[in-house]
Amino acid sequence: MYEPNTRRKQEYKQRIKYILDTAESIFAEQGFFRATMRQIALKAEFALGTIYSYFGSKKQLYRKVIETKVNELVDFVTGKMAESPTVQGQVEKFVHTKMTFLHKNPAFLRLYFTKVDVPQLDTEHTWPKKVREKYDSMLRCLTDVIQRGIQEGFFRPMDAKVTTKALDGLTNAFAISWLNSKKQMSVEADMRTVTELFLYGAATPQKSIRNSK
Amino acid sequence: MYEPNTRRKQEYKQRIKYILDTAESIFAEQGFFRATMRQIALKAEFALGTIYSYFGSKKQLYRKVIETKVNELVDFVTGKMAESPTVQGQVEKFVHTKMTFLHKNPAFLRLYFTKVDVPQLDTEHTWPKKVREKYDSMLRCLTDVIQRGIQEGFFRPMDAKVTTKALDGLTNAFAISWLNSKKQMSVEADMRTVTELFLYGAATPQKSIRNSK
DNA sequence: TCATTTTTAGAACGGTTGTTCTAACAATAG
DNA sequence: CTATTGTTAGAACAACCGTTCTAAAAATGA
Repeated sequence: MYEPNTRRKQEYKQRIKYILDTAESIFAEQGFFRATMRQIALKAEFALGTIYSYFGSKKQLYRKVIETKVNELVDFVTGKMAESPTVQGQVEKFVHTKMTFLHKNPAFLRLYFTKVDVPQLDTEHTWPKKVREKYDSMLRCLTDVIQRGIQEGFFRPMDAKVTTKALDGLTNAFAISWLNSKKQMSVEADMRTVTELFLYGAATPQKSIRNSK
Repeated sequence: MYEPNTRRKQEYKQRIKYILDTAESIFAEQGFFRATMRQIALKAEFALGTIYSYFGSKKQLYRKVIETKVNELVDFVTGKMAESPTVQGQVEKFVHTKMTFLHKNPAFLRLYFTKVDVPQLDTEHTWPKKVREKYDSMLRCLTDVIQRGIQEGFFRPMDAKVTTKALDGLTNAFAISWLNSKKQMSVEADMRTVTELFLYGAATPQKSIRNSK
């Protein structure tokens, strides 16, 4: 028989990862349809057939790329959020870790925003259900925090899910803008802006002193 | 010679519009790459060659679709904004008209969010420069309003451009969510949420009474 | 009616690409 | 070493699609 030993298993994992990373960069550069399997094979230095033997099809390879990265993102964000005890701390962690991750993974950042969540299309224009659910689990985590904040009186009595949507969208807006800017943007400044704007809004407080920080 | 009379000109315009509308719906359903010129010709009830004689190529047709709709959106939004004299009124107009437009044009809504603004790729994944500029003109209009609001003391002293980005992103976030929701969402409620959140934030005002409305 | 222009249906062209296949080669286990 | 399995380079296949072309029909202006 052919019992793969440890090294062999490791090598296999490494190869998978290498192919996934390569595919990610090419999909990010060119988009799903422009990217070709030949390109990916070439850049990853594997034969075309090998890629197919590993991933079956272009679509599956693509899904795997997305799935892997979203899992990474979500685990990173939720993990960090759990570290903070306070509501405000957790919200800040969400903003901070999500934006940091997207900033550190520019290829993924592109993939992330090339996709739209339109379940009607189960094609390459939407996220696989598994991925969607993983992402939702992160949002639910945020919703719980916000809900707690409302109960504690830290947040105004709003719909927690809607508020989640707003904060998620706010972070997205800034991340998207990184795609355009040639010059190096200050990520830290953006994170602070998002947090502040989300908590206190744009309008000047009337006859009041805000608890800033 | 062959001097097209008025009716002929009108018919020509109507045809152009009909093809553009048809193309919009198909591009929205399938995305640029999946959509085929044959499909569009079939649905628009024109011969394939006729479409080509009108628009030259698939890419040009696509660009025209986007361009037309973005122009409509921007003119609609900026037009309505100009109607209001106050800063707060103009901000509300922006939120209201932009979201209303996107809600009333679900096909465009999809196209709008399938595209990402990545100037590095001058392919189908980005907006044509002309479109980008048009959209930017709308954002600049909003930036001016916010700048005025800052000077008047209505807004806190923030970077007006950054604040614009935030508000634009906030409206996008809610519009995107309409793509997913099977059930009819309350657009009015979403518009109010966006406005409130943008102006006053999510945190509870401390020792203060907010001027609500 | 006649000459001109538009439109049409569909064939045809040319290129691309996902996927499979083949035959040779390399690595591995026993 | 030998049988087995994994890998490779590249050919081959098959389908698709953007685009052009053709010949006929329809519409138009005079």
